[in-house]
Amino acid sequence: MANIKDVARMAGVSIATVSRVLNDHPYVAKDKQEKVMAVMKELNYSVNGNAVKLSRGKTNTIGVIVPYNNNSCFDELINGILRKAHELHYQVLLLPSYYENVIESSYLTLLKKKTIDGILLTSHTLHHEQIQTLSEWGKIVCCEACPVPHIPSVYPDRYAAYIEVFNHLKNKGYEHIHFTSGRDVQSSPSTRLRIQAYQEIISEDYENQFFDQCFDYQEGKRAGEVMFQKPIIPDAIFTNGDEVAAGIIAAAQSLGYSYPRDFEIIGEENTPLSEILGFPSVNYHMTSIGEQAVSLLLSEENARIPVRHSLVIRAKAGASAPS
Amino acid sequence: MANIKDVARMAGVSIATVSRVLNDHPYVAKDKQEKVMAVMKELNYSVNGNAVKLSRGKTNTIGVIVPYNNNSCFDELINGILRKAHELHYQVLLLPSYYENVIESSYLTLLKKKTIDGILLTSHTLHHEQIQTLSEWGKIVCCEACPVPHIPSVYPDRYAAYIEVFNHLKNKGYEHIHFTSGRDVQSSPSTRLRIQAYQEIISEDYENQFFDQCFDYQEGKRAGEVMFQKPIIPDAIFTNGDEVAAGIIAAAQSLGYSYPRDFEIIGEENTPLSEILGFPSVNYHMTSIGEQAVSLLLSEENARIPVRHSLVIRAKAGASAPS
DNA sequence: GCTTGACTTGAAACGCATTTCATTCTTTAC
DNA sequence: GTAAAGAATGAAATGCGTTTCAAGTCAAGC
Repeated sequence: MANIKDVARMAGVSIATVSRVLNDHPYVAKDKQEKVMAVMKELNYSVNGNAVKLSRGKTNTIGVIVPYNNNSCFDELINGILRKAHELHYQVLLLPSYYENVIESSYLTLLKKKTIDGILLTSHTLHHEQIQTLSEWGKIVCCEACPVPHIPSVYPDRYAAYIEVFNHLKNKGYEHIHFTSGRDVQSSPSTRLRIQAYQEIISEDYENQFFDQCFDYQEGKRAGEVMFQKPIIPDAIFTNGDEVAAGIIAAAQSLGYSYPRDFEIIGEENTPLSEILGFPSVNYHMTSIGEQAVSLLLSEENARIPVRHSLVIRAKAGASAPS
Repeated sequence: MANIKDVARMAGVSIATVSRVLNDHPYVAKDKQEKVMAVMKELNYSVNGNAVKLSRGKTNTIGVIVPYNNNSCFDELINGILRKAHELHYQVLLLPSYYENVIESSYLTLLKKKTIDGILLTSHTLHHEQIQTLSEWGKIVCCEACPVPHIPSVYPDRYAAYIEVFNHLKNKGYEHIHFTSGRDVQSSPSTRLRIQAYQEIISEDYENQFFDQCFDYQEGKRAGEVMFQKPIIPDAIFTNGDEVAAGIIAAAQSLGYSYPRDFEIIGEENTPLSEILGFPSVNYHMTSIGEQAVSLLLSEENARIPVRHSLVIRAKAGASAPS
């Protein structure tokens, strides 16, 4: 295929001039510019993007490390990232980690290899020191709260959300408030925050009101079956995710209880599911977080930006299926 | 930063030898290999990925063009793509088109620029001739049925699914079968197939049983409100998506009908929503399609592979919310 | 003892565009 | 009219590996 040399030769100019035409440099005589463009068309020429990247030392590509791509929360985040990146003329490499340490760190070396200009890190398992070390090779922005000071981040202010939810439930007069989480207290900072907020607002003693390992509908259902067979059943539940909430509602129904007659429930992520089943949900504005994270990644700044949630309360009406 | 030249000099060998060490070439003396590796570690050396790509003329990256990233169907597809790509040591560039022609074709030129090795095309608006033209520059695989013969594809056999669904409903004795779609008959091949299947199995006359422009819950609700206020209400509905089905169920409930007491409904994509509300759904196995599409893209073959769906019937039990 | 094949190694060509520096030619300004 | 500023252009250096080709070493086979 034709390269810049061929174009230069055929147009009777130097490769520097062709390069100027390619990059809209102002100092090119009009006739030469036209000649060069004509030759490029004739030869069906196209720049070699890899040569450009090598030469410029810049790829206009950012990497996004996600554990999986099947979670509505990441969906929104990635949508925001894609939009902003597109706006700023960057492309997005999607890097699934499957929560594997080896894979995650291999992605961070892409910075060293100069294959990407920066990395957006979402949920991860890498230790912060490792991230810190690897961040010498390029900018890394976290999309979660990050305990290490030097790493810039844009993150949902989860603690504030938890506090608000528990306050909301308390003020509404609920007395038996339960809550759920996904990963256990050891491995998940957000689980720790949940417990902390519960203790702050509701009660020091949380263990009997708490269920971890809830990741989807089925696990929500199992948790619900336990909750609604206790001597004292919950009158309000704060779940980590709308699917889990749906599972709990289903379990409650199969045990003769009904939402919202017998209890309140609040989900997370504000997916269509909470709209459909008509329960409140916390919206963390992940799209906005994605957009801001890209902006931060491509800027010179080093900020840590908490993003405010909103609690979406809805008129209770929706689809239903029989128990 | 150190480059291959520096390493070669410090190790007292030629750059060819360093390159051999980098690529595990067998013909390198053990002592030199060790020396080179030691120097690489000392200099904290890393290959420049862009130089490698330029030199090899290969990027080990594929592009995936999607309209958006907020659809469970694309989620699954992309998950399959990511998994297979990772397995084959390829990376995935996520290219959102927003259904814009200009953006789509700009992505196809990435092949010409040699920035990616191949493209996976999902739902798109480009004309097939354009795709054909641009496919001269690299392999393109469609993840949808593609009417142009020369473009390889891996796609859900939608027509077969539609036929099965309508047959299923007919055999169950339903007499007033309605169906919905998203994009209108002009712009969507799958809408045309839906109608064709309806006409084949149920009745030539479809217009009063058909609703297009149904994309999400709210639009499903609106369609449902129309359906369930007709003189003859449907006793079975085949929707294009679980969210739409949920909207119809909600509308029916608000009009005094109840699922499954008064009607059957079948969704598409087999999302958690259909599981939760307990209605059947068509599973197109998008994850598998994604995996196969990557395999095909990276192979020498040029096949067109229809993938068989499955109709997921479930015990009707799930969550519900009040009307 | 000589041929043959396997192993090692380096020089140099190749992939391709960007960018700096020097140079030449025009203008503009005073 | 001449100096200074601006415009236009090319040579050459730069970014960095991969790969081919030629040449040399060494051991095994006959």
